Amino acid sequence: MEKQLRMTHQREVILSELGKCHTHPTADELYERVKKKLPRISLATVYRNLEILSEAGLIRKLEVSGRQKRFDWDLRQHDHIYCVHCHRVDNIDLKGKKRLSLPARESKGYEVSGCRIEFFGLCPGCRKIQQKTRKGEEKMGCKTCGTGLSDKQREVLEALAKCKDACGSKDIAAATSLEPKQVSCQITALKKKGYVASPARCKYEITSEGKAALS
Amino acid sequence: MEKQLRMTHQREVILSELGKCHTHPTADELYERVKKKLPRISLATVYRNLEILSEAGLIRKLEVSGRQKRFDWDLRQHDHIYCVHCHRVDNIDLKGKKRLSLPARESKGYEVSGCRIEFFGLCPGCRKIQQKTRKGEEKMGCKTCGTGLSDKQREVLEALAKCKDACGSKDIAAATSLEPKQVSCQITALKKKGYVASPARCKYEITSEGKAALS
DNA sequence: AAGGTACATGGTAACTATTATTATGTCAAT
DNA sequence: ATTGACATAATAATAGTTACCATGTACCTT
Repeated sequence: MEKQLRMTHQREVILSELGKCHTHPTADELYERVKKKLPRISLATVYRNLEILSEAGLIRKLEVSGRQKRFDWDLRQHDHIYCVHCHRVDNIDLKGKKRLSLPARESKGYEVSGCRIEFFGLCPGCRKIQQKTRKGEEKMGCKTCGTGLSDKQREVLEALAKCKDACGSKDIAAATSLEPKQVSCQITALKKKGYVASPARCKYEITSEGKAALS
Repeated sequence: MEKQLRMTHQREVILSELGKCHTHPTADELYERVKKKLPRISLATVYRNLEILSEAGLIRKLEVSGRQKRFDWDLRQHDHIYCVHCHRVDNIDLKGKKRLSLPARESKGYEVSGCRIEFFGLCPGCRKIQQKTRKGEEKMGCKTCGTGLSDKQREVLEALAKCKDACGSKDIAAATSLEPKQVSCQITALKKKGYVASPARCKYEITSEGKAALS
């Protein structure tokens, strides 16, 4: 009645690609690599097998910070360090001497089965980038917001681009099909994205980032 | 040009409820609690404010294992222990004496900004449950699968419920509108959920869990 | 060897957790 | 009294992951 594990071709490729990575890849990073060898493989197959293989103890599923799960081919006990900027994960070896244990009286009634140690900081690559771009760090780090424009936002931004000087929201409302209330709502969003600046109270102008976003 | 933080009623309630919790709640656990005081509050408001409050330094956003973010009202330096079964999170105090530091030569070029220590195991509550139910542990731990039936699954299960003795997949196919291939596919899924058992090869019967799932 | 089941796959729909969008509301400062 | 900064509720959109199911393949019995 043992659960039987069949070593299929897909599984072999997934395992061997994971073995070649020293980067603790996420499921879809691995999917991209595997797809080069097996172009017809499904993303679901990669997910399914990573799960099955880790349950079988052939690989290890990492519990690390960040939204995506990561997988590790190295089964030996070791800890990790990750980059808060690009989310890359590297190995750290604490050489066993510093392994922590938790006195029973402090374990709050838990049956403790282990301990995870994780350092975090900036990886070598991201340190260089950070030094170059002192400004605009927050914008850079944002994953989805900041890029892309809705139809209304684009309309307002295009109207602003045509103005030579800074103008008020009513001027823009007149230049577009939108109502004044809608305009101010869009301007708020555009300012948040850095596409619009307000040189004076009630006056707005497009920024260079805003012009870039229009093209 | 300072960003101004307005202390609204919603914000007050979110903060005070978080203060009362000693459980490091997730956003929607907190939402459920806040909703009792402010029934019209939006889940998005809770998410937004937890984000804003943690950026302002009034609360702390935790990076812990598990898929959901958790929030902590206690700003002091402390570590955590979490339950691998129910994902509850408790505080652990290592008394500072064991704080780790990473020698520069071992940091792989990272600019290290900190370290997280996290114990894991079974919480007191889950230890008791585990002792009672030696079998079926895996089924218990599963989050979404195991509950719920698709239309086809329900049809097969109802047909099985009408049989007095264990019967083969062809008998079931005859009793339903489904083809034999479809039936065996559904039986596989139902077995995985524990709703169907196979007392003998090629013979299936509904389990008590299966009967419960039908009602 | 044949038959039949257990296990696997690909494609896609559905799900969970989170974030963005937007109309509207509220407050403070001109 | 306006105007704009900040907030909210409701909902759509998104990312990551998992479930569903038709179909394919490997492994046991007989």
